[in-house]
Amino acid sequence: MIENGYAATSLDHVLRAAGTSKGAFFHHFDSKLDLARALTERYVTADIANLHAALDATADVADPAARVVAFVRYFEDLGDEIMSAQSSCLYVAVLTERQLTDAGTGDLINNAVTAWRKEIAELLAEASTAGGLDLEDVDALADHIFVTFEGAFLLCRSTGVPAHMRAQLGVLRRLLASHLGVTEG
Amino acid sequence: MIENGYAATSLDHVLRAAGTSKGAFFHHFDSKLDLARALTERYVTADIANLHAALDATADVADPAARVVAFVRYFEDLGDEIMSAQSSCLYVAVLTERQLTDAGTGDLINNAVTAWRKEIAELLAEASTAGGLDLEDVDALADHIFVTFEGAFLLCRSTGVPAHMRAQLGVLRRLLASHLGVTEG
DNA sequence: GGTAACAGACTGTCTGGTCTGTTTGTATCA
DNA sequence: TGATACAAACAGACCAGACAGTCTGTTACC
Repeated sequence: MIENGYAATSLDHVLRAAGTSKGAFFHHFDSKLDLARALTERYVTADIANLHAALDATADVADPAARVVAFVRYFEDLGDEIMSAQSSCLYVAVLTERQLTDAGTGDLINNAVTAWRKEIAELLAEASTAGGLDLEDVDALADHIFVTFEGAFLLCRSTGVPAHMRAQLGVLRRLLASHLGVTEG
Repeated sequence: MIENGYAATSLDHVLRAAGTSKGAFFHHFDSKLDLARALTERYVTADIANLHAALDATADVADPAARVVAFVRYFEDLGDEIMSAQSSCLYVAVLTERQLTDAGTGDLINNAVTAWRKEIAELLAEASTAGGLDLEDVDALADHIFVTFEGAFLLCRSTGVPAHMRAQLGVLRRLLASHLGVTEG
């Protein structure tokens, strides 16, 4: 589904690839839409786990501004690995089709968006008060990390060059470092 | 197609909405894929026209770094208008389905990506030498504008809040202003 | 013996695409 | 000017295949 989108992915094809049957599938799922919901749910869970893994990995960075930069660098270092594991993001496929977004999967993705925003905005708000910065809209700034991820997925898909993911996360890191006044060692 | 994706948009539905017939359609197009190509081509042309419109509108800004910031502000001011005209981007829909990307539409989109990159990277390179900045990778930095657009489209779609487009372009502008050392009046 | 898990033939509907026939615009004649 | 010829533009019935979902029967397990 990440490769071809939801509508263009037929159940017959999925079942053949999975080596199972219609009977087995409809025993566990109500419909194809139900599968999309389940896949999205699993994907969102993994996504939020990644968020927390990155937060944990940067927990030792005391300064909140520096931690945000380190947070982005964490994913930058994972960029190539991410792109070799998946050619795009399930969110792109799901958000493309209104029928899916309207059928509940949109809300699931929004959970992920909100989780990222909340955690990062918290750090940014801390950095803002501690560092005397005027960040205007910490929520929007926090959202820009999600935005960069999704945009980079599309750039990679368009150009066929997976390295763009790492490059874009690098750009984001440098932009944030300038904006937050962080000098990296 | 922007709303529902390519595969989920049936010809019958398109023709009903257009008030025309199968005969008329297949007189002008070889196939449904041919329509996607034509739509993408038209969309890319409009996109590149927007790029040049923004360049023209900021032609009076002499300093290249300040011009890049003004360039982003131009689109920021258009943000709400963009989102009221379209709920997402055709690029998202096309890049989601591998069959489309492989059938030539991917190359068309790449033309747009390359056009944006070329024009903005040129300004950034100028800003880099004139301002004594080390921008590391001007191509990647230039790409980040495209990335922000596409990512913001997905964020808007996920949250259902069109205002995110303007907000994200605002974030991008402030990030770039910090990074390029531009102080806005 | 009973139920959850599975297999796969089957069905009604929808899909992209074809085909035959009709309309419409237009160039060419008297 | 008006009749004729002809091709481009269009309409919609039609078709074969693909699709999601159903149903009947079988296996595996407790």
